[in-house]
Amino acid sequence: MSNGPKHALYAEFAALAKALGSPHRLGLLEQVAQGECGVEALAARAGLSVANTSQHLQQMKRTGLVTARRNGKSILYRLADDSILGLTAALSHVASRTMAEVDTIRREYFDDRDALEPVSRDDLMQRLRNGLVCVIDTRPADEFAAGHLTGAINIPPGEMEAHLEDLDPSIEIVAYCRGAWCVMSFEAVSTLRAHGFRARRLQDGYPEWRVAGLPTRSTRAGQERPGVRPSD
Amino acid sequence: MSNGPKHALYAEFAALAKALGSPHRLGLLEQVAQGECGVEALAARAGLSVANTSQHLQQMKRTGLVTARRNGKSILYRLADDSILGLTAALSHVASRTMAEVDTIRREYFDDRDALEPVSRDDLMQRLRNGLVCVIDTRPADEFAAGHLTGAINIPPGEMEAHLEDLDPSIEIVAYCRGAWCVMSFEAVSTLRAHGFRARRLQDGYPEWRVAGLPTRSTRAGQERPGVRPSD
DNA sequence: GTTACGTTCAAGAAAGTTCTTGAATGTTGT
DNA sequence: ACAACATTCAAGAACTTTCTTGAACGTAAC
Repeated sequence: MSNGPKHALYAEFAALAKALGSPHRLGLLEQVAQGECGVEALAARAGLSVANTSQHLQQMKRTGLVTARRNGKSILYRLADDSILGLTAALSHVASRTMAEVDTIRREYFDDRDALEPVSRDDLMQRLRNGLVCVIDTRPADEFAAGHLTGAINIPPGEMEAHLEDLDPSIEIVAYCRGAWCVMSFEAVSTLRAHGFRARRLQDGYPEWRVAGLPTRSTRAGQERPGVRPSD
Repeated sequence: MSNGPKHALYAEFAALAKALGSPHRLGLLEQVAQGECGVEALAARAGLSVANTSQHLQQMKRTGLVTARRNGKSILYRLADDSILGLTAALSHVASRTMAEVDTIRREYFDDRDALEPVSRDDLMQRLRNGLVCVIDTRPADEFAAGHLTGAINIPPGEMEAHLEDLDPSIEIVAYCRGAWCVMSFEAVSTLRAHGFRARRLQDGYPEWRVAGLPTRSTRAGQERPGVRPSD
């Protein structure tokens, strides 16, 4: 009746789940998934104190969700493994199916704003090859600079109105942001439709596109990711 | 700059992750995934007190991981949704990739005992149609009774030696149990190979087989699942 | 060297989690 | 009604988590 390795394994799995068991850490993880980032910037984006952010990041590092490397004075954190996106996706999928509140929020907030099906990654890839589409990255400029879909233009939240005249109303627009639960691309699509554009959201966000191996670019030479030649 | 629904959603996701963040709850969840089961039986299987088990189950019920229904004097708990198996699978997948201890345990304990690839579900399904295989369910008798692969025979832990002469050495044996981290099928395969049988493990366990929609049976008429006609 | 900067550490208060114990609840069978 | 049973509730002790504060650490620039 050997005790077996199950107890040890389940203790590890539980530690991993526990690391995901805080809204602040989930938010930080979403930010880290956008690309390598320092503690201060993450703290600002998540609305937490720097010391608190540091502690959360270190717990996630201990648990294997993120890794850290030093770059000059700052420490850059990044997602430890692409499979973690699959885990958070599974988490939100189960939550949508079994938690009534989640389904309510999703319907009230998301479905009302975007009744149309999101564009799949493969679909967008096809259209990009044919040049039939305009892709907008609705994230803040620094996240765009750290990495974005090849060919996307950056229109951060609140700046859409100012850029409307730059857009061609004859071709369809696809907007994307951080991921499935990020509202920025929803608001962009909403604004665009109100002005008569044909606009839809991309399924998921930048991290999933990158993990799928589809083409990306980054600005700001060498600073964010040494070894990756920037262009665009 | 609307606050957005993200905070509310992430609070829910975190509550779900937190519910998975205890080794005992993960163990209970594995048991519940085998089929509907009462509190006392779950407590015994997990090695916990009844009151403590009840509290863990109620937290998982509040979080939407399990559901409960009354059946006479006892309350039967069951998995709330099949997608939860995908979530726990993602959890263990990430843990295997990012946590050194998990990989170590996996290699030392599992790979050493079973160097062969496990049999896939589709593969086993094929062979079952052709009658080329003997399927052994290595779980305790009550879990077997609550549901098992159609055509499987039950040889609980510790009883393998007594049943060796009932087995035909000319056909290959496939053993399965509760899931990927359950040692019972490993030990069965180990014992069988030591006696010259050709034996392999089924990929995953009974819950995944059931969720995949492949054929199952249950014994004990009506008691476990009303509406499902028992046979075998 | 000294200074500025980004991050981490250490200590402590407040809140939450986990498990135990014994009493309370609801259901079944006599 | 009553007793037997399965489960839940309530209270409390031990422990863990979370966040804040101010000091400490390592690196880069002057």
